[in-house]
Amino acid sequence: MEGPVSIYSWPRAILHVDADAFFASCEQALNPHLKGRPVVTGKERGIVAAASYEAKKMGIKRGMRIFEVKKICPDAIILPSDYETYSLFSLRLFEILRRYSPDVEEYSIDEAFVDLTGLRRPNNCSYESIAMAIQDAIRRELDISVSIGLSITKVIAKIASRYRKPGGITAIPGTEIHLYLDKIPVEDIWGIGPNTAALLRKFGIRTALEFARKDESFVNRHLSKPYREVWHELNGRCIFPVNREKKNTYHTISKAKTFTPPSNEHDFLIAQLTKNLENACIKARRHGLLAKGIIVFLRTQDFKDTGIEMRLNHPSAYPSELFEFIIKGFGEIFNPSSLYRQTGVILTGLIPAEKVQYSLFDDVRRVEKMERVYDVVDKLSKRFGKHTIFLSPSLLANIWPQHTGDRGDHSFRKSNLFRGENGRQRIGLPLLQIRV
DNA sequence: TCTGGGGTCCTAGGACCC
DNA sequence: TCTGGGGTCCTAGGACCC
Repeated sequence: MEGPVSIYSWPRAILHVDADAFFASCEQALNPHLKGRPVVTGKERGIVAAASYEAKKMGIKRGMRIFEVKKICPDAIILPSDYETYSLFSLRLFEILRRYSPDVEEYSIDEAFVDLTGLRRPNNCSYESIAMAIQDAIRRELDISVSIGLSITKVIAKIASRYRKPGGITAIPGTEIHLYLDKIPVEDIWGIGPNTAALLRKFGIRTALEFARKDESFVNRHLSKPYREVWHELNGRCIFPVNREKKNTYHTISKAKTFTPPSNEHDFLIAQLTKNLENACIKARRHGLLAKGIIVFLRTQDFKDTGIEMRLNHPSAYPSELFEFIIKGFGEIFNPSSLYRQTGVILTGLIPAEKVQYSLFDDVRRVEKMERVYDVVDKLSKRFGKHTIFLSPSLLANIWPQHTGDRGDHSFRKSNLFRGENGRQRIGLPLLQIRV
């Protein structure tokens, strides 16, 4: 690693490494003949999850419908997202970063922060050269292009990495921050969303620089803690540390599903919620977690959410125990005169199953039975597919797992009742029979 | 941004307790 | 019974992120 010696002072040197069109790039790396061609992932959901730069040039964006992609770009290659594979790329990417500094924050599947502070002397080169070496290693070893930002706080490093995308490196020393902030609209700042941007605009603040230049009394008067912190970061004061702890558990697990057309049919909505519950519980059990609470929510046609949180009698990740909360919660929040487009379930207060303490009043035998039942359910699902066994109230959602989307009719044919998507026999256990 | 799915953190306000 | 003042915990809801 050699390069020009930096003339700037770096109170902290923080990198933001951001992979370019990550999912699409992984596909192109695995499949060289996809290179140079418009590649899109997200086929399974019907929505673009990632678009290669070739596809972006044709006007394809994240969140766009797949059928629109076909219209504007008939030779686009449309692939389902393969998260397992992308996660492997991600792991390798983080490994490479850790060769340069132990302070690596795995921010998301395709982004990381790296704290390089103090590493230029031992390496006898500038921070910029370290960034170049990192970018080079990732390109060589993974065939993936990343954009890198280098600055003295995370918020500004984020701005820097976006500055020359794809494949760029941008260093913003403390003395030059204002030159960059001048060109950034407030809503493009990490941590400032549409609501806060609208508020700031009311005060005539349009750019990141105008925001940074506001005095502290204004900021304290009008903004809450998260935005005050962003303001400090924009002014070069490092508030957000690079957090090297790996995230290995969840505080909440949620499952939600949108369906069209919107519905106010009681049984249909209960079926959706029950399936949400089953999916959330499957994920919780896979991570060895039990929930202490549950939230049931509905989203109306005009995007209004209502929900209710309930505390469980004892920690659980078992749909047959939790089903009663679906019924109870639904009863509280359902308004038959509204049409709903989405249902969802959130498991809250998650704790590792082995840490659960049972009180004298808990029926430990019953808990153990439940564990055994779901142990078998999970094994069967592993062998025969998800939802091989399900609670009968979710039947309506299991007959047409994807009826959401194109079917206008919620009725179903009786002959299909006990058949899975591929004609396999399915068992719809009545709710009370799953209890052993 | 005419809107899919899965997360995190913060705040205001009420209940309850000295 | 009315009166202070202050702390903690919980809940509902908002806002933001990828």
